[in-house]
Amino acid sequence: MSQNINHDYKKTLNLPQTDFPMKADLAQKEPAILRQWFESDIHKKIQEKRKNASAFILHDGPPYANGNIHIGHALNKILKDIIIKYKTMQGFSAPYIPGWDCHGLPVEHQLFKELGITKHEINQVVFRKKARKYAAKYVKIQCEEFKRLGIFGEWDNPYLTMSNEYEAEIARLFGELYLKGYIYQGSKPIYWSWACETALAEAEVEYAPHTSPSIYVKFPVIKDPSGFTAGYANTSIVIWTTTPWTLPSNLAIAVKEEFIYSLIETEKGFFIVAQDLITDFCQKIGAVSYKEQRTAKGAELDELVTKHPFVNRHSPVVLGHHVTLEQGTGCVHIAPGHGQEDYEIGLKYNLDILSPVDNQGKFYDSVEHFGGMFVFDANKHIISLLSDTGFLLFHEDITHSYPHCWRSHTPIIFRATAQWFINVDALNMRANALESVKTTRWIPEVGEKRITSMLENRPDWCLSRQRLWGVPIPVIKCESCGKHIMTADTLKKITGIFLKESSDAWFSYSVEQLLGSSFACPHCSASGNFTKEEDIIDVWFDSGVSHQAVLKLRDNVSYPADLYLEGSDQHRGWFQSSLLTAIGITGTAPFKTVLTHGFVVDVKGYKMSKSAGNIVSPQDIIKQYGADILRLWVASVDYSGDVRISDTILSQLSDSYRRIRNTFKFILGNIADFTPEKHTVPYESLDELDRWIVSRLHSLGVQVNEYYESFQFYKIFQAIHNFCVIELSSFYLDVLKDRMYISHTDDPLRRSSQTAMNQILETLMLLLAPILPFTTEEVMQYYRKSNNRFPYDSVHLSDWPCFTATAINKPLEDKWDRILTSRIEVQKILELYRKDKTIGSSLEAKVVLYTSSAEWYDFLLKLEPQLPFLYIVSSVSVSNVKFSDITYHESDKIHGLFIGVTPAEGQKCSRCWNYKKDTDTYSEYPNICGRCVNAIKGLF
RNA sequence: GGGCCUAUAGCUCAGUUGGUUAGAGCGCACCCCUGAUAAGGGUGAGGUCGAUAGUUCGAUUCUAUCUAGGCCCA
Repeated sequence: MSQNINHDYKKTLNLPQTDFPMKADLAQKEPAILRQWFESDIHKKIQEKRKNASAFILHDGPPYANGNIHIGHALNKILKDIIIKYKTMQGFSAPYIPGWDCHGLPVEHQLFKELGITKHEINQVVFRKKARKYAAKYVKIQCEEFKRLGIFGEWDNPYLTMSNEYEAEIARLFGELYLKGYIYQGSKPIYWSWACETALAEAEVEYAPHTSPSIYVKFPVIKDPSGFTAGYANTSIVIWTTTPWTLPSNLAIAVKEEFIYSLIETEKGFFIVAQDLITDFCQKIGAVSYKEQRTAKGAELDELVTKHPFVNRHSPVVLGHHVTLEQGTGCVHIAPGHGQEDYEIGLKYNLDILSPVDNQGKFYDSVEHFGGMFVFDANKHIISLLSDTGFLLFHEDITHSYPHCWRSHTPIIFRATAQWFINVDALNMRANALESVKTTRWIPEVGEKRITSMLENRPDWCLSRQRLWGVPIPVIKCESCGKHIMTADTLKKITGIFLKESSDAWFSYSVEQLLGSSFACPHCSASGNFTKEEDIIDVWFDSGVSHQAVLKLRDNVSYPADLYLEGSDQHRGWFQSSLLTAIGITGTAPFKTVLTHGFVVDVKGYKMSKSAGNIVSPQDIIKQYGADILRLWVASVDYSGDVRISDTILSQLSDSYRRIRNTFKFILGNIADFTPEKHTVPYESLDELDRWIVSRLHSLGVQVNEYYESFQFYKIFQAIHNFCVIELSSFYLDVLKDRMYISHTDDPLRRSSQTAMNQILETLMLLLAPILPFTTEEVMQYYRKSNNRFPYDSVHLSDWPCFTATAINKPLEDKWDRILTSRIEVQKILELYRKDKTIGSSLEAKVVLYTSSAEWYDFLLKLEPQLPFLYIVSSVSVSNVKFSDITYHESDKIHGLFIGVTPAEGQKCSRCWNYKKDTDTYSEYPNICGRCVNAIKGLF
C-alpha cells in the first residue's frame, strides 16, 4: 500500500529543480559559449564599461609566429588571462593586447626548409614577402588557439612586430639609441659557411664527423717577470690545436687558473704543459723520459709572454675558464677572431680581433705566407712551415665531431665580421638598469638575483644578424669617406617610408630613392656613392622595444606596464632586452612588477620532447577535457617552479572540477523557487546555521582576494575546492536537505537558507569566473533563467563581490567548529553500528550523549533540539548522567564526551524518513509524522 | 663545467623561527544511501619529509656533500 502513498508524498516535497546538466561536456559546450561571446562582442562591452576606470596594464610578451601553440604558451596566456579577468572585475581598465614576434630566424629557417633553397637562390624582397605571409598564417592560427582557451583580448588588433608602424618604430628606436651614443660597430666571430657564403645561426649548424690535423706547437717564452722559467732558457709553452689555419690570428695562450702546470725537461727541450697531461704529451712527441723541474698554478703563469712561431708578434698567457684537461696540453691557443670563447677572452684582455679571411674562406692577400689560400688548404702549408722552422712537435690526423653547414654539408669556419653593438656601459646603461632592477618587484623574489647577475656579467649586445627577414639596420655608408651616416634627418626619411611601405622598402629602393637624389654625405659632402647596411636587427630588439611600439603608441595603454609575466627563461631574454632598451630610451624600467613562471614538464619532472614522446598538447586536452580543465590545471599548480602535467593529473583535476560543478548544480536546484526581491531574509533574521555559512563564505572571499592579489592561484583553487567539499557538501548542504525538501515552500527557515545559498552561488560563480570562464558563464545563464537575478549579460561583465567585515563572525565560527567536532565524533560511532548492520542510514539512529564536562554539557544541552538535524539522525539526547542500558564510546577528541547509539525509536515517516513516535497517528495523512502534516497543510 | 632553482603520502599542495604519534583535499579501499543519482554521505589505509654526513639533548626544518630534474650560460 505504501508504495503509492509514498509516491504521492514525494510530490509534496520541494526537491531540487534545475536543467543545469551534471555532465559538463566542455569540449562541445565551450565553442558555443565562445560564439556567444564573440557575437555579442563581449570584449568591447567590457572595455566600454571600464573606459574611465584606473588602468592595470599587463603587457604581453610576444610568442614567435611559428607553429601551433604548445602547453607552455597555454600556461603563460592563461595566467595572464586569469589576472586580466580578475583585475577587470575588480574595476580596473585592464586591456589585453596580445602580440607576436614575426621576424627572425625561426620563421626564416622554417621557410627555407619548406622552399628547399638557400638565401642565394631567392631575391630578398621576394623572400620577405613569403616570410611575411608565413608569419601572418601562424599569427592567425595561434590567435584562434588562444581564443579557444577563453582568453579575452584585442584579437582583432594585436601588435605584430612586422606591421609597418612597428617596423618603423624599431628603426626609429635603433636610430634614437644610435644618436644618443649607445651604438657602435665592432667585430665578432660567427658561424660562417664559406660554401654558401653566408652567416649561419646556431640552428643551421649540424655536427658531423670531420678529419682535422691535430698538432702540438711550441711558443717560446720570451718574457717572464714571475721567474718561473728562470734558469731554463729556451722554454716553450706548448699548445694543441685542430685548426692550424687559425694560427696566423693567434693573439694569446690560455691556461686555467686552478690547474697545475709543470716545466719539464725532455730530450726535445724544455716545455710547459699541464701536469696531468705530461705523460700523454711525452708519448705524443716521442720523448722517452722527462724531468719535472718546477710546477705552478695557472694563475701564476699569467705574466708570461711567448713569441708567435711565424708571425712577428707576442702571444701573452691569459686565463680562460674553458680550458680543459681532456686533450692537448692544458694550454689553449687563442684566436679571438675565430671562436666564441676566444672572443670572450679577447674582450676581457683587450686583444685585437684578427680574422683575415674572406667570404669564401680564403686568407686576405695581406696574410704573410698564406695570402689567397683557402683556409682548409692552408692547414698543410702551415704545418710544413712549422715543421721546417722546428716549432712543430707532433702531427696526426684525427676524426671528430665538427660543425657543418646544414645546406651545403661542408665544414664551417668561425669568422669575425663587422657587427653593430649596443654598448651596455655607455651613458651608464648597465648601472642604471641594475638600479631599476632594485625598484622593480620580482615574483618570485629570486628573479631579482637572477637578472642582476646576468646584467652584471653580460657583454655588449650584438644587434647585427646576417639574415633576410627582419628590420634592417638603418645605417648608410658613404663610400667616398668610408663613414657611417645616421642623422635625425635620414632616420625621419627612412622611418617615414617604412611606415608607408614596411621595411621591405630598404631592400627594394636605392639610397637615392630612400633619401632623395640631392642627399649628400654629412661628413664629406660627397653625393651619389652610398651603400646600405645589409644586416638586420636582432629580433630580441624587436620585441624588446614593445614598451615603446605598443605601450607608448597605443592610446588605451600606458608606460610603464604594471606587470610583465613570462617564463623564467626571459630573465635573459625579453626582460633584459626590454629593460636595456627602456633604460636607453626613457631612463626607466618598462615594468613595475615582473612575474615569472617555471616550465611545463612531464609527470616525472622531465622536459617534454618529441623524441621522449612525452608531449602533452593543449589541443588534445581541450578535445578530451575542455579548456576550463586546462585552465583549472593552470590554477591548481604552484608555477614558481616547474609544473607537471599528465593524463592522470588532468583526470584527477576533472574529478575536482565535477565536485565544484555539482555544488553549483545542487544550489541552482534548491533556489529554483527563490526570488531574491521577494524572499530574501535580512541578515539579522537569518538562521544561525545560515549566518555561519555566510560568515565562512566571506572569510573565504577575503582569503581568495588575498590570493588573487598575490597571484597564488593554486591556493584559490584549494580554498574554494575545500569549501565546496568540507563546508558545503559534507555538512551545510547535507544538513539543509531536510529543511529544503521537507518544510513548506515558504517556511522562513527554508527561505533563510535559500538566502544564504543564493549568496553562496553568486559568490562562488564570481570568484571562479577568472579561472573557469566557460563554466561560470554557463552557471550564470541558469542562474538568470527563472528570475532576473543577475544584472549582466555575462558573468565577465560583473563587478567583484564585496566581502564585509560585519558578515564575518569569528565567535560564531568558533562555536560551530565545536559543533562540527562533536559531529565528527558522533559519525565515527555511527560508523561502528553501520558496519555491524545495526543501522544503515543515519536516520535509523538515536544518539545518546553523556558528558562529564559541565561546559560541554551546557553547550550541547542548549543545542539539543537542533542536534538531530545537524547530525542527520532521528533524535539526540544530551545528559550529564550515564544510562546503564547504553553502550558508550569515549570520544578521543573531546575529553569527557561519551557517545551511545541505539536504533531510533518510533516509526519511519514515509515523507521525511525520520523515525518519529507520532508517525501514522494522523488519520488524514497515514504513515507520516506531525511535522510533515503541518508542512503539507502549510502550517509552520 | 658555471650561475640560479626544485625535491614532504599515488596526485596537487600545507607545515616546522629545530621539539611529543608530519597535515589538507583529491585519488584509493570498505560501508551507507538511492529524494544532488554516470551524484551524495561515512570510516579507513597510505609518508624512513630525494640520499649521505655533520652541528645539536633533539633535524623533515640548520650546514656540507651527493643524486635526480628544470631554466640560463659555457
